[in-house]
Amino acid sequence: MTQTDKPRTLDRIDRTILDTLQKDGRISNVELAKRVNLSASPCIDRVRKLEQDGFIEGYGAKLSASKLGLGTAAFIQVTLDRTTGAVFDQFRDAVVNIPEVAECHMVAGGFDYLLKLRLSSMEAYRAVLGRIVDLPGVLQTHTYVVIEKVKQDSGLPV
Amino acid sequence: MTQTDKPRTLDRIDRTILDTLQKDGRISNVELAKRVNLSASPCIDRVRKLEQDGFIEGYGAKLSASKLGLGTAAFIQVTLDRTTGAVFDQFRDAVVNIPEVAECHMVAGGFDYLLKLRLSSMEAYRAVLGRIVDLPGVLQTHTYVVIEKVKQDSGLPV
DNA sequence: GTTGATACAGAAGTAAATGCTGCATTTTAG
DNA sequence: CTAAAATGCAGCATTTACTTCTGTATCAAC
Repeated sequence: MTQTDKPRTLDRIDRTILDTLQKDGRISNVELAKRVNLSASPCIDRVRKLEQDGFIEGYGAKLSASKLGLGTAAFIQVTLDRTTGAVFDQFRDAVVNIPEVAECHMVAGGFDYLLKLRLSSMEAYRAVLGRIVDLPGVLQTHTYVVIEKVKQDSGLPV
Repeated sequence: MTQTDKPRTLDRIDRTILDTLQKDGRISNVELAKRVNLSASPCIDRVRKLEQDGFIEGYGAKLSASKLGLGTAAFIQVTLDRTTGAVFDQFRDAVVNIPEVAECHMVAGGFDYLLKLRLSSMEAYRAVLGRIVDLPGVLQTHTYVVIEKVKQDSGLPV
């Protein structure tokens, strides 16, 4: 009895609120109310409820990676030496503490982890790769440098 | 002369503002001013400047993928048949219109595109994969289903 | 030393957020 | 089918926040 999404039904207005806040998360409540054709009070009631029910996990600014000197991205496939079960935990604990690692996913099919890196340059990549291959249990890695970001949705994690 | 980050220097307060808004993008300006030890007016001046200079690209709500029935994620490597140059454009135009495709990156090394999918189920995956392999120029694909999200930073695109 | 530019705090007017009351529509029970 | 209860909404009043302006301090250039 810890999760399994409650039987909460989102009506059309709730969907519009989520959609609007996903695209424009810092508009005022009255502005949001106008866009969803509601007055201010029921609008904020719905937003509070969506937050409490977990549909909205938080709000954040979308920063420019290139402006902040993190214009290079790369994916690294990592295969672990699976002789001991502790290897996975050790790898995870280590990788979350590498700031350049923007994402880390455990995947099924061929290798074990897929990492997404945000970097300032290829020199930075070399340094980070050195740290990753030295992590305990890392058997081999394969890097794919991003040449062009074709599509990037925002708002939903995972 | 189209990009190459302007010689704008971010001081400590700017960094704190970006950091604060990245984690909590819907706090009021006075609350933000308190956290960065500034009064309201210079605080909003800085935020406006950071927006105009492109450091802040926007604001958005972080929605719960599992609550919205999109708890499954997968990566798909796509290799194209590179006989014609138009193939790349055709593929990109088509893939951005598939809503399940959350990200699409053109990569160097081994294959051509890496796609990140957000899905409701494995049935949905089957349907989307069918659409992708039928796109013009697609030679082969390889899918890696995400078993566990180990790390996910937010705020910075790419 | 003077000028100019930048960054800040404080105050005033405006706008928004919050909480309350009442009304309308829908649900549930009888 | 009717009556009671619940839900969802708009409107209003109070509190709070936002916005713009003005004045002052700091720093750099001349």
